[in-house]
Amino acid sequence: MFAFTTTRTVGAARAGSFRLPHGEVRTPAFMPVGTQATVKTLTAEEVEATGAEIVLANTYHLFLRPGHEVVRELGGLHAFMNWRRPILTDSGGYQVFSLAALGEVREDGVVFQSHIDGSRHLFTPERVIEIQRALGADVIMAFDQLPPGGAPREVALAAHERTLRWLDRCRDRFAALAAEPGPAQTLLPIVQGGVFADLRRDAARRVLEIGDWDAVAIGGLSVGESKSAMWEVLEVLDAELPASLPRYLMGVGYPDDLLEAIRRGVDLFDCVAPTRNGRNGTAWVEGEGQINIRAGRFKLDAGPLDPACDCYTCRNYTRAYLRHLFVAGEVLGLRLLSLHNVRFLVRLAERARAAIEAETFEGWSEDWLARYRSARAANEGGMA
RNA sequence: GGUGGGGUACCGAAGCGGUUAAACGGGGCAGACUGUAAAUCUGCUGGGCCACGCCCUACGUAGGUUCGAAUCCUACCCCCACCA
Repeated sequence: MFAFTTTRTVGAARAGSFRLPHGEVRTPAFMPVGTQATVKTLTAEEVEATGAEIVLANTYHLFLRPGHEVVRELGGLHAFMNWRRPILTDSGGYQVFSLAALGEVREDGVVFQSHIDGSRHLFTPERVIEIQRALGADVIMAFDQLPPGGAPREVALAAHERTLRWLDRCRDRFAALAAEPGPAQTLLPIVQGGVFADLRRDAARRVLEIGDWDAVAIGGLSVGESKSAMWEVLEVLDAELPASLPRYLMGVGYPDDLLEAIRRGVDLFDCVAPTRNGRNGTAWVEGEGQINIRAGRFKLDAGPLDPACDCYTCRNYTRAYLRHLFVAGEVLGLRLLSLHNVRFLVRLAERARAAIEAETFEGWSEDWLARYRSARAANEGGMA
């Protein structure tokens, strides 16, 4: 039902597409994150205008507020948030990790306290599938346990093994619910294993034994480990995972990370950076790396944020104005930078796709990365 | 003209004999953020230096008291309020 088609590959990099109930997603693709059923500060129309073909929402947050049954009653996430294209819901595994102080991980699941009102709840693999069923996204995620970036082998191993046991239970619950009336969905497994090549290999093999998946997610990266460790894991998995399945690298990333991962066979990404960093005043600019729009040097800059960008912000506003909005604390600034950053990543993925199809990806991505990094280095040097 | 209050770093504002290059806030300058408890958080903000220590210059101006003053005294110059 969600068959992945690759039209071209260059090295490990692939250009392709897959079809979901709410539309087609061309890859490589970047998914903006809309944790609470909203890509922060942006309307659905604005997100669509960035070219994003799929967005992410979060099980943990929507379970707590407004409640998954509320969303179900209102017709599911698509109707609720006025987004007509595909949606993926994350399972809450990341929240268990980032809100660890409020929770206790057990074999049957995770007992946690709401960050909103302190109320106690239990997430089991089955429960998380049920909640995601109610939310009604096209793609739902297995409930996993991700170890911290610097986790020693035994911690990574334990999380990896538990994630597999939970995957088994997620699959069974999903199969049972899929037999009942409801939205067409697909469940994705998550490969854990920390920075340990053998664990990642083992995770990949066993995940593929557990089910017949439409895609595979790679979790537990970009959580504090080194870049080189992340790239090595991707290379290990590129060799291990079948080419026929899209690979979703969860939580990544920054522009350079995106290209590095595409070069290693990743097809799908999500990251809060474009919206969070945008709200905090930083923007990615072609040829200049990352800039802070509040910087005094933009006070009289009448040029666009990114002359190479085609987004609404860059077509209509000056850097001087954007800087003013941030310095003055005006909400429009948050929106305009978020919009630009999302477009920047979506467009970067689009350009990668075009380069793969033109079979120029290798050189193009090397040049792009070299320019991005030298610009970043120049920024850092010039700032001091 | 009289009475009272006040003049502190870019701005506002504490301090009211030593531990004060001077709290705190703002402003300014930079940085961080990777499956979002984040429109958040963190630094720096008198100058100089063969700087983890030393030297200059600083609390309206000029003198004075004191071992030591932004802090006490005197004069002067400004500002504010009220009364004439």
